[in-house]
Amino acid sequence: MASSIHDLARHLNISIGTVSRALNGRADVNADTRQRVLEAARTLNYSPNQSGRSLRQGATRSIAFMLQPHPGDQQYGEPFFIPFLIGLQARLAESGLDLTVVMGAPGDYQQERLRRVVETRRADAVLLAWTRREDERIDYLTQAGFPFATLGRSRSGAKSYPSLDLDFEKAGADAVDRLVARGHRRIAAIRPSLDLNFGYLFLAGYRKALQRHGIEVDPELIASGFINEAGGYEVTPQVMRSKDPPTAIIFNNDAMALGGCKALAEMGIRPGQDMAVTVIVDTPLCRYFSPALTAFRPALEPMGQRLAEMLLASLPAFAGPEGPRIIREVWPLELVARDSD
Amino acid sequence: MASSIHDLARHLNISIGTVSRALNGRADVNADTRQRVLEAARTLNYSPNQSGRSLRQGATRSIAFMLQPHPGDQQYGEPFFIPFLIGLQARLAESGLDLTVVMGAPGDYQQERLRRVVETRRADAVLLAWTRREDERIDYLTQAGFPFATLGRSRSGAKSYPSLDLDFEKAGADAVDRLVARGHRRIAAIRPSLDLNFGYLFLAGYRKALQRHGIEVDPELIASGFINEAGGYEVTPQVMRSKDPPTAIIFNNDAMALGGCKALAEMGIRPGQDMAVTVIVDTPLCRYFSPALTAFRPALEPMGQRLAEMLLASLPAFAGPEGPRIIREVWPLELVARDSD
DNA sequence: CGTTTTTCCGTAAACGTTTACGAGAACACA
DNA sequence: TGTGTTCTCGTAAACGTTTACGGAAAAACG
Repeated sequence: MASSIHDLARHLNISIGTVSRALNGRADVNADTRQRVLEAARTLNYSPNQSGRSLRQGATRSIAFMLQPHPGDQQYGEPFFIPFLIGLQARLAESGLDLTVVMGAPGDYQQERLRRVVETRRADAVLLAWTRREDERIDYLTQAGFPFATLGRSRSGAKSYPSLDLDFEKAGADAVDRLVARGHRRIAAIRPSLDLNFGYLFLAGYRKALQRHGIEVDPELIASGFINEAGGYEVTPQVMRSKDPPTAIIFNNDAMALGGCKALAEMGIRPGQDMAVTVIVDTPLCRYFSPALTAFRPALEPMGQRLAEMLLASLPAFAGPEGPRIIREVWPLELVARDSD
Repeated sequence: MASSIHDLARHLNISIGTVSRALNGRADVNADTRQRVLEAARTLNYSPNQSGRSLRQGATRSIAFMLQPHPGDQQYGEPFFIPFLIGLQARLAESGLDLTVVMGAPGDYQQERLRRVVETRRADAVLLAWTRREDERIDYLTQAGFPFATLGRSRSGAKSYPSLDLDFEKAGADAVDRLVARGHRRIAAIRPSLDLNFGYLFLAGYRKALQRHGIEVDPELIASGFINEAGGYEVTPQVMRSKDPPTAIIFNNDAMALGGCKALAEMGIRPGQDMAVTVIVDTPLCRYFSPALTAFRPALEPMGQRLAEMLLASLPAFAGPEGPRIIREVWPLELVARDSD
């Protein structure tokens, strides 16, 4: 079943070297023999064994995306995962690279899994998501000299790697602007408690915008919890207990927003009527919730394509004529106004 | 950076053979030297190159899950994907296997991608989902003699492979039973137009239950469309144009249900009040839609674990003492009663 | 002490590729 | 015809492992 390059060579009565050269489009092979080789490869259903090839070339021609489910978030299924991966895969396929998604168990910081991928050389580069403020994965990879790129920024790693992030700071500020324009002055912010970088960015934007509007930043209106529905449910009542409760809440995450709305409902507070609710990252859940949640939407599939491109540009083997380049980009989030504010 | 087994051997002044044996827990190596090898491996940060190992052993120690996004479904992100993969990965990790998810472009039937994985031997086995009635992927894999298992049944492949499926037939029947018990006699069924196997099973259960209740199966109440929101939106009006319109609709898919509800709303028909709506496979979207949709829920994470187990049991290298076994299971769906019926 | 067994380890081949090197043949040029 | 160049291909090494085989040393046994 497994036909090797030797079978092919024997069948054609030529050497394996010539076969390999013919298959790989090298110049020093007669046009005629090349034709015969290609044909025989097709009829014998030959395609090169990837292990052999990787071993010889020191490259696997595949890049790994580290997927990290959050604990308790299993119901949601990492909402923007698929469209992003579709874009990623499309661009990588253009360059003949495979995308393999490596799963970790929920909750661990995937250091272990990352080490395995890197040390056993299962991929030529890795892609990280859910970047943290200080990210040990980034430290590890830079220190190990292993190529990588990130979806999201971080303070780690001295910006020596490509990264594509969303402008959470601007989104946070935009959300505030919009609410202020609609007459709100008591605006709460709820974000994840982990040191996920987008949480910081969001909060920074929120703070700046409030100050710009001359509104004092009230610590009682800022809370953080687990990045899932339970977290939002648990933490939303905190900001409501303020002496001067908010009239609007900005959630940094769809799952937290849904939990928060549940908590509000139990307090007899109707999102969209008694309370303005805004979500920073839009997902289908926001759209179908009732009331439909106003949210800021990322362009996931193009982002996947672009990040793949940026990663490739940083790899010597794939970089263009001007050599490897480190590109870092920040993309906007687009407001989708719905019924909740 | 890349320390090989040769480095290790040189450092310890022993042969690479011994190092390898020590690392792999073979019996014929002195306990003392083994200790030294393990220690050196740790300090030199050695771990075996996977390509070399795969090449020699003819096995990659990884299994591939073929993820196939549906066109137009990108918004939803394959709802039950993540929890299922979490279970899968957990069980595979127990046996030292890696899980790699290989993406295809939306819409193609992933034959091409599957061939690549199989022919270049990137994985030791593959897992298929979204099985079709007649599934060319299954035909290909059985014919190629490549190990695989499926999430979902099919008529292809002569049942010579492990499969785990949900009991869509029973769910379809249960849905009808429930609606009939609540007084409905005109019950519509909307399913995907592709020959996805679960669509057939669902419809079979639906038919049987109606007949059991002495209700005639009306072709006007059965429709099929694209398996996404647009499909549900487009096709739902069809069943409503019946001379004797339905008072209840069972949707075979969450996305189609959402589209259907949109269509109903535009006709001034309120799900849960003017029309009973039931969904066969529950997702978070069903839960958060308004009204919350009554749906049948699968136990995704355990299913992932179990399918991994079944696949392993079928692989000679991992089967237990009684040798490789082909296991096929059908799991129940659990009714989650909500507000839409 | 001689023989047999056991323990431990080194040697070398093999997995399937790619590629540097060199060589024979054909060709061009004088 | 002799020399240099160009085409085309075969040879063999290398990538990093694992493992069958055999042998030396140690241990066990009579």
